[in-house]
Formats: sequence, structure tokens, C-alpha cells
Amino acid sequence: MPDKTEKPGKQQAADERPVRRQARGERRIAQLLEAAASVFCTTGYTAASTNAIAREAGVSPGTLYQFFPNKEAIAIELGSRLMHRMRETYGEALAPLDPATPLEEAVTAAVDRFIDFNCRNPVFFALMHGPDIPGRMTEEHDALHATLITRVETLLTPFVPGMPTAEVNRVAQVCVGIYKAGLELVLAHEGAEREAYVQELKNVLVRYLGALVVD
Amino acid sequence: MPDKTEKPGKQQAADERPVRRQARGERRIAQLLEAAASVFCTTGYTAASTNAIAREAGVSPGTLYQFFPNKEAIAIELGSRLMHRMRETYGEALAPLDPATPLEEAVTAAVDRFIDFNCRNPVFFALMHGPDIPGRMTEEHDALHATLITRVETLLTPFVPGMPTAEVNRVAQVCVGIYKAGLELVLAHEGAEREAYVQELKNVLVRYLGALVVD
Amino acid sequence: MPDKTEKPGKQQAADERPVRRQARGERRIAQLLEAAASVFCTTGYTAASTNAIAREAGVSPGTLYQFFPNKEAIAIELGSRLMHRMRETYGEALAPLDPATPLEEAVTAAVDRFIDFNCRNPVFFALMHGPDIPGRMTEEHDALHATLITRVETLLTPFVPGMPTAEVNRVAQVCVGIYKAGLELVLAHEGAEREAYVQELKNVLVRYLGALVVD
Amino acid sequence: MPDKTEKPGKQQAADERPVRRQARGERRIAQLLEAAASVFCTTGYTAASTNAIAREAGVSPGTLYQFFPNKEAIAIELGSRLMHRMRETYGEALAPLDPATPLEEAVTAAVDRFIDFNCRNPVFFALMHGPDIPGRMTEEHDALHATLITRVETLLTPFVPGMPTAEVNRVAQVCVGIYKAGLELVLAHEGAEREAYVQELKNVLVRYLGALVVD
DNA sequence: GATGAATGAGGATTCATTCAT
DNA sequence: TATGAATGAATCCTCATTCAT
Repeated sequence: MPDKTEKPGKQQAADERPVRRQARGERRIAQLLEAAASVFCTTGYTAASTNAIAREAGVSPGTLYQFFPNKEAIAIELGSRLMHRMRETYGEALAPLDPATPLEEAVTAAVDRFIDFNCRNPVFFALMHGPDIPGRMTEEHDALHATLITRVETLLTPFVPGMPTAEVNRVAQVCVGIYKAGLELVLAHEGAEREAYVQELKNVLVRYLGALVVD
Repeated sequence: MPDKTEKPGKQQAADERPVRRQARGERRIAQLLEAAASVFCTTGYTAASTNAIAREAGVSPGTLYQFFPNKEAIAIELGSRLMHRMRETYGEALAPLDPATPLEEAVTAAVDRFIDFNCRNPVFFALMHGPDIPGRMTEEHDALHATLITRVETLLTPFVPGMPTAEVNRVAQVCVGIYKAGLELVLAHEGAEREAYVQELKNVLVRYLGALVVD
Repeated sequence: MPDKTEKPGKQQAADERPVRRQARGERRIAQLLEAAASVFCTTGYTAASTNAIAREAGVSPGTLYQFFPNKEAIAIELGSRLMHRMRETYGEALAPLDPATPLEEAVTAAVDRFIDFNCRNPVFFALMHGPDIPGRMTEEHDALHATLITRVETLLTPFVPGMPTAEVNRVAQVCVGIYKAGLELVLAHEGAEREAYVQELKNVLVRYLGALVVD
Repeated sequence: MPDKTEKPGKQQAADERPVRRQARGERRIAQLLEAAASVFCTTGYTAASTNAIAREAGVSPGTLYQFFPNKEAIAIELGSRLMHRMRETYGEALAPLDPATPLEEAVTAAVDRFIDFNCRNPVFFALMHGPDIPGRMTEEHDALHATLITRVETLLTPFVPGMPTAEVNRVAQVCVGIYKAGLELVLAHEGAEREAYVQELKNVLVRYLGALVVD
């Protein structure tokens, strides 16, 4: 299990004693996660095999298991790092927006950012896609999904002041669902066609939410 | 080697001789497809094993392969039969609607029917859920998806008379995407909550399409 | 899982319909059990691997798993067949003996038979030897052990008429323990030395039980 | 590569220079052996993994291999230390007994001590239990076993003055076998039942040996 | 000495598919 | 047709051991 508290470099200087020489390991972990990302993208999460990931990373299966107890742990860590990176990159998108911001603008900004991030990190899509069967979600999935939902709820709140929590949650679920569906279409196309789909996605969301806001 | 030319249904009409020994075979096929449906629902398409399907059907693996060349063929046939049944059950929904029908009414009717059908035939969802990876679609998937798209295009056309084909297709893709996402949410809930999600799904579609129609 | 109810040959003629052509399978099972016996003897139960058994049997791992769900099942079936064979071969030893039979004679006969059987079927020893740890018994082990205990209790009863059940059981446990220990020594030697150990084993039992009987 | 010549204890006496840096090492070794004992008890010798031992000891696998060349070496050292401790604790039991001591008393004393020791040091049992297979003994096993046999021979001698060495050895083997079998039963029970088994064990030995002595 | 990373063969088990009967 | 046996590569995962630091 990767030790989050131990970023190599600066902190090492400060924490003279506690944990030593995880440099190599930390690199391996990054390597493995990268490999996993690649494999998840190529074959999908379900079909991805730990051996394939290890092979892609150029290490033996045993090495993989030194850092992750199983495939799901890899996905969880990968998802968590992706969320981190997302927060770092587009952190402002989280700040409760000025309620005065026109909805369209807010949606456009959010979608552009999410889409951009997803295009740069195609694994994200693979991770969002749960193992086929509706009720049953893997832990990994759940975590990622829950985080996404929370984010969207946060973005939503200023626009729908009086709405009961349960309903906000439902709307968020719907938005995330729409987003996932849109993303699939976006990723399946390129160039102008891709752009067109991005626009449609925005349209769907703006019109859906628009009615809620005005109401 | 299994005989692909023995596909039941359509081809039979073309083939002058009806061949009788298919009576038993037809029953076997139905049996197998039913079993497959059950297994797909329980474990998802990817995780479903042909052996499990055969077991569920109460036949030997060899028998299964006498009728289907591989797992995908089962899914394809299953999907095709589902579409058939759907057409039979809700056939009118396909007939180009009177353009005077209010959009909301049309959408409500269509969604109610689709949802109803999906709840009665939960395999449908499992089949729509492709093996994870965006670009790469399996044949099975493709077939089902294409049929769906065509249907939606047909439904759409009367409402957007002047729209270029490419755009109609895109809108259909978006609608189907939205529908899938909505369906997932609907199936994941029960009772009143499920109803609420059905309503949201309708809202999303009506508002999205409403703008296109008025325009 | 092997179908016990289906001994090939005579029964096949009688049961015209029910189960057909397990001939090959039945042979495979026998083959696999033989291979398992060999491997268990060579490496011990714990260290024996299913792959090794399959290899020894000259079949692929998959084939093994067509007949047995796991290693333990093999051991169980093997043990059960051994007990069967034992009963068939030395069945009379089970019949409650004439209480008039001198103890020494009874013990001698029983030990001779058991030892003979064990020398002819060395797996028996491997199967009796449980996975190291006192409390924890595997199912396989338990079954074999329980059967043994029961047999010994049966043999014992006529000699100790008034003894409470719990005590009979305890004595049986002790006898079986002694027997196992003796067997280990017997198997570890050859020729005259082996004979000497057999004699010691008899001595131990006769003297131990003699005191109980006389008492 | 681990240094075999650094075995603590005996060799130290021969080696004039006591070497100080062994203070830490000695503690490590004790730590590791304790951990090994715990793991052996929990999982049995065969199933015990060196990594598990290291983990239990709170050190890295590498450290373990700095002190022991392999798993067996751990067992050997553990066994040897156990024998030491046994000798220290119950040393007198070794001293050739006064031939006038009644056999029963001697056996009772010996069994009580051995059993007591084994209950306090449950590893002992795990170590006595060899990897299943009769002829093939591991070195570790052999050492422990040989020591035990020798002890019993020593205890035995005064009671059977004229007996040829080979026979004494055989009787010792039998006694140890009986003891092991009895111990297994004793450890498998608790409370009064355990006591009852201890008594049976004594009975078996007294009666077996009694006949030899009188003779 | 100590650490933790690395190895790679081997473990049990599954599965789509083919074959003999 | 139908059966069940057979395959063998692939799955996840473990373990004794070695190596670089």
C-alpha cells in the first residue's frame, strides 16, 4: 500500500528519521499506476488482468502485489490520485460559484473542464464504468462515484437554493449520469464531431438544469 | 461445427423448406437464451460464462455450441429477439407519430414504454452495457445499439423536419445515451424513488428535445 | 464429482436409460485418484499440488477440475474408496467378535490386517496425517478419522461391556493414535526391523487394552 | 549471505572471543524465533511462510535471512533452544534414575513434565510434526527427534539393564511415538477431558514398559 | 546490520471452446 | 443431436529467496 504521507523530495529533508528510502517504491507505484491506466483504457477495468498490468509496467507479478493487494486497490488508488489531480488542476471549479453567474456559463465552464480533464486522462472513463451490473458496485467505483456526486452537489447548490437535500442528490445523480453518457459519446468521436457532442452535452445539461433554476 | 445458417425466424421465410427437426432445436434455443438472460442479469455480460449458461439451461456445454458459435452470438441473438419482442409489444410507438402530438406526450409515452419493457426484461440493460471500452464495441453491442438508434431516429424525425441526417443521428445518439444513463438510475432504485428518477429522465429528454423542436 | 451410483458394467445393463457413458469419466476418476495417491505418498498431502496430480495422471489441470472441485475433494473421495476397499477386503474384522476371543488374538488379527492394508495402500498413511495443526482438521481428515474411530469402537465394545460411551470413545482415540504412531514406525523400516515394530505395536495395544478388559 | 558460523550458544564457548555486536543480533534472533514459534503454532510448520514470520517479528524479510539461511534453519534453531530450555527446566529428569524408583512413578513424572513443557511451549508439537511423509525427515525434524530419542533411551536404560542397544532404541522410538500421539490428543482437548487423556497416556506407557521391566 | 524492493516459478482455479462417442 | 470429457492458456495470488541501497 502506497504511503501517502511520504512524498519524496522536500518532506524527506524535514522528516529526517521516520520512513526511509521509499524513493524506489514510490517510483514503482507511479509506474504501476501508469501501466494500470494504460491497460484499463485498452481493455476496460473488468477485463484488465493484474499480470497484464505488471507486464505493461515491466515488472514481475510479485512486485505488483508488493504494493497493491489486488486489482481493485489499484483502481482505488488510481481514482483517488485522479481526483487529487483534478482538484489541483481545476480546484476553483469547486468553489461555490457566485449565484449571479449565469447557469449557462457555469455549466459550460464545468463541462469544458471535466471534458478536458477526461480527454487528458482517459482512464477516468474506464474507472467510472462499473462492472456491468446495476446494483453491485465495487468499492473502487463507489468511492469515485461518490466523490463525483459530492462535487456536483456542491456546484449545484447555489443554483437551487431551496431544494431539499434528497432532491439535490437526485439531480446530481442525473447530471453525473448525463455527463458519463455524454463523455462516452465525446470520446468515441474526434475533431469537429467531438466538438458537436460536447455542445450537445452542454445543451442537455443547461436545459435540464435551467428549468430547475427558473422554477 | 455449429451451423450458422440455421438462424430461426427471418431466414426461414426466405428458405422455402421449413425443416421440421427444428422444433426441438427451437425449444433448445429458447431455453438457452432464457438461461443466458438469467446469467447475464446475475453476473453481467463480461463475467458470464458459457458453461454457466449451459448449466443454467440444464444442457451440456457441447449442446450450447451446437446452436451458437460463441458467447457473443448468444448475446446477439438475445438482443435481436428482445428487439423483436419490443417491436411486437410496443410496435405502434414506431409508427411515425402525428407531428401534431405534443412532444411531452410523445416522450412520456416512449419513455414509459421503454422503461416498462426494460423492467420486464432486465437483460436488456446488461446487453446495452458494452464491455467498458468506448471506441471498441462488440458486434453484439453494435447491433443492439444500431437498432435502438434507428428507432429513436424514426421517432424523432417528425419533430425535427428540416434537420440534416447527421444531426438527427447525433441527437438520437444523445437521447439513447441519456436513456441508458437514466435507466441505470431507475433500475438502481425502487418504489417512489424509482418513479422520481423516471420523471427526471422524462424531464431531461423533454427539455433537451423541446429546444430543438421549437427552434 | 464422481457419480457413485453408477458403477459401469452390470448396472448399465439394468438401468437402460438414466445416465450414459460415464465409462471414460469413471476411468479418468480412477486414474486421477491413483495419481493423487502417488503424489500424496511422495510429497505428503499438504505439499501435494493439484497440478502435480494432473500431471502425474497425464491430463490437463482442467480435466482434474471436471471431476473434483479441489484438492480436498480428491482426498475425501480417495479416503472413502480406501475405506470401502478395506471393508471389502477385511470386512469380517468389523463383525462384533465373539467375546470369548482372547484379546491378544483379536488385536493381533486386527493389527495384522490394518498393517497389511496400509502397506498395500500407503496413501492411507498420508491421508491420516492431518495438516500439522492439532485442533484444525480438514473435512477430509475428519471423515477418515471418524470412520476409523467408529470402527475401532465397534471392535472394542465386546471387550469392555460396561464401559460408558465417552470412555469407549476415548480409548478408541488412544488406540487409533497408537496405531498411527506405530504405523509410522513400521513404514519407516523394512524386513525384520519392520516385523519387530509390528510386534511392538501389538504389545502396546494388548497391554493397554488388557488392563481395561481384565479390570 | 548469512553467516552460519554465528550460531549462538555452544560454539561461542569454543570461540575464544565473545564478539560484542551480537547483543543486538541475539535479541533479533530471539525475536525472530518467538515470532516463528507463534506462526508455526498458528499455521503449522509447512504452511508457515518466512515472510509471515518476519512480519510477526516486525522486521523485514531481508533481516530474517541475515540470521537464518532458510525456513528449516529457523525450525532447527528453535528446536534446539527448546531442548535446551527443557533440559534446564527439567534437567533432573535426565539423570539416570535410581533403578529402585518404581516404573509408574518414573513414567508419571516424565509424562507430567513433558506434557507440562509442551503445554507451555506449544511450538514443540508443531516442530515434532514432520512434513507428513514417513521415510523422508527434514534435518530439523531429525535433530529434534534424535535428541528426544536419546533422552528417552537414557531414561529407559536403568529399567531394562540387559536389553541390547538396538532393542532399547526400538523401545524408545515406540515410546516417543506413543508420546507424540498422546500429546496430540491431549492438546486437542481441555479441562477434565485433557486430564483424562494424560492419564491414558501414562497408562499406555506404564503397561507397555511394565512388561519389559518385569521381564 | 537493516530495509524494502524484486523476482519468477508455482499454487489453485476458471473458461471458452473442441472432440469422441 | 446431445453429451460430457478434454484442453491449455489465462486468471489471481503467494512465497522462499536475493539484491541494491
